[in-house]
Amino acid sequence: MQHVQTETSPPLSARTVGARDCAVFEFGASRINGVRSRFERNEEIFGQDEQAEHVYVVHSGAVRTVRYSSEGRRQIVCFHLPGDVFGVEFSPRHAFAAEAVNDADVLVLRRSSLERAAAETPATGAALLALAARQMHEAQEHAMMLGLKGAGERVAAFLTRLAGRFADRSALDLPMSRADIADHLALTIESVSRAFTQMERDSTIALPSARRVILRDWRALHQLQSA
Amino acid sequence: MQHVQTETSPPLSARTVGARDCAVFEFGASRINGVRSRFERNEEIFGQDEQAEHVYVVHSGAVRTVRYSSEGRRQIVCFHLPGDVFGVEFSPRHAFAAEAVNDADVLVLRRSSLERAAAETPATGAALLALAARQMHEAQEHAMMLGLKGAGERVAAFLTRLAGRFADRSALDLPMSRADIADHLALTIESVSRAFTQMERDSTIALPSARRVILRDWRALHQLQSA
DNA sequence: CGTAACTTTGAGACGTGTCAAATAGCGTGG
DNA sequence: CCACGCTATTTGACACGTCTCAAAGTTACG
Repeated sequence: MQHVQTETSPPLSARTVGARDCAVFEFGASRINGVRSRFERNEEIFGQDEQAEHVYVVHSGAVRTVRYSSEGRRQIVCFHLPGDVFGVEFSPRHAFAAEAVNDADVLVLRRSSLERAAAETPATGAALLALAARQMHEAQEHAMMLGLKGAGERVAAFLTRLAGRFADRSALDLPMSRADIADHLALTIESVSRAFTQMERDSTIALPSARRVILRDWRALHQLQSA
Repeated sequence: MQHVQTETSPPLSARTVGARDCAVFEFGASRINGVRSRFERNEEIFGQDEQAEHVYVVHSGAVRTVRYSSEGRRQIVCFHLPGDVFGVEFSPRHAFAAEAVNDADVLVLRRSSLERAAAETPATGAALLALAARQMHEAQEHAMMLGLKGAGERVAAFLTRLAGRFADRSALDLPMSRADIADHLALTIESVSRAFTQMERDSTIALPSARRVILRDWRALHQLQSA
């Protein structure tokens, strides 16, 4: 339902900003103008408690939204892949920070543009509401997972959800490090690594390299999740 | 900002439904008509995946919103105290169930009434948005707590938040059982009990009875939370 | 006053975190 | 193109915390 579409450079209008391209985001029934911006690995896209003046769409790469506890430990709220909208807030400020996991192209929209489109076009308003509903649901699923599941089950659930995002369900390339996964699942790097190793031993997955995962036994993966 | 106000029975209009009273809920800048309904301890107010046709306000007592995992374990998403709105959804169906913790009086509003008021009155729409933002924020705080904190810290944080809801910050009467607290904090009953006992040993709190908590050392309580 | 539900306490098992070290992968510069 | 060094990942041994199971104690209510 969401689709990012980079405009082919019109030869007559010289863009004034070197590294930035204009682009259009199709959301609901509206087309919203934005600016394409590149962020390098680990670069901050917006900070926690910053004024939420923009809304973002991942064009390529991956983005993480992250919160830091008072003691400095971090929790990764969510990973965002191409096509995902992030940074949408109900309040005037961002509740968390966003950082590029890898080098990433991000479409930056004015928040007011999106809100105006949502107010003017019912279908767009509905899409925005649906987006909020999904976010809410995911936040609660996440809390439930952290409370109810063990290390192995969390990792299995994580892989399953991630694989569901891609066309090829038999293999996936993880954009993020073990540390990122650990902070998302509220585990240590070691526990995540051990979970991967265990699944490889059980022939549930194969690991040609650390970041590449072959999903060999989909059934076992699903069984693990709900353990 | 929210206030429940039971209408004094107008002598001329006979209410047709015996056990139910009409009442008005002041929300944002609107006054919304609803029906006051009583639920007894552990009674279901609405079920998971049920059509979300109503919105609810706690008048007296306490309510829990709850989800069940595929294996039957339950997680209490949130406790709702007098004045709290619950059951507000973005999607057509309820993402969780709601049950009365104790005997509780609940004000039941038509969802459409609230949505109409929000659409017509900007201040009310803003209030609804603020409500959604708070819910979102709390869901994420909760996930963060489950991921980052130990048993003692979770219980301390729980007590602190609960105490903050009442006028008297030096003592509180827990409306819910240890089992409810455990399922909210993703712990076992025993772990919750041990955390209480430990805090009593440290003179952080006193427990005249299982449900009554005297907060003796507010500073220690805050320190515990962030451990 | 008795019974059922709730709470507390104890002992031991299990799982994850911690610390330390070995290994693999990757980009950089010679 | 290879060697180097840095970072990421894996593995192991052990400590610590929470869960499990069992039983005693308490409270509320008929």
